[in-house]
Amino acid sequence: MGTRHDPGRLPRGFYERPASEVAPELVGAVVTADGVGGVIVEAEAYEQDDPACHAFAGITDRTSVLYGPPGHAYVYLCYGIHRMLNVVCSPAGIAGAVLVRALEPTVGLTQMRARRGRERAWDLCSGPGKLCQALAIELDQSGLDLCSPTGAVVIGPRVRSPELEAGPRIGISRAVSYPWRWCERGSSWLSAPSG
DNA sequence: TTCGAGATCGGA
DNA sequence: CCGATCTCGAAT
Repeated sequence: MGTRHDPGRLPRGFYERPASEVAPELVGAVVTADGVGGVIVEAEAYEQDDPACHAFAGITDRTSVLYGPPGHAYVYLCYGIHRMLNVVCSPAGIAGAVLVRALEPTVGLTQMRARRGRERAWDLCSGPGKLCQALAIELDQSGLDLCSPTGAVVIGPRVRSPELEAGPRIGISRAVSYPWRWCERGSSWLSAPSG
């Protein structure tokens, strides 16, 4: 069941631009973790000189990966409970990342339902915490290379180039007006309606 | 259908 | 203290 995807073929330089530029291009790309995953339909950019970005306060143990090579994962714990998956973008030395906020689930739905404890497909990956639980993405995977086809978590190429819609980022209290949330227009898999 | 609180913990 | 969240129960 489900579509087969072809992981790990993005050129290495793909992410070596500011996160705010790369974020829209990640919508339509595939994320898989051990054969479970889907298509990114919602993503948000965070940059070094961005008050909402974890790197805004400077380098710490946790945020050092944001300054590292692009194409790697930044995973952190939110509200003491939820894990958040980011793709480090922007050249090494400059902090930047794209938060993966929602997937259209395409492969491994049975596994997702078991991990999430939910039946309805929309409940599986319609939020940054939900999708990490569905894909079993863990904190110790922060720093992981997402471009290696044999990695535990892999970003694959775009399987479609959807019409995009930008809007304000969700759940933050600073830099609220930056229109750095990108969604696939009309998708029914978003964490919240866009527009 | 909307609202509010609780869970839970590492970072600054 | 507070957060790039989610869930459940209560009120509307």
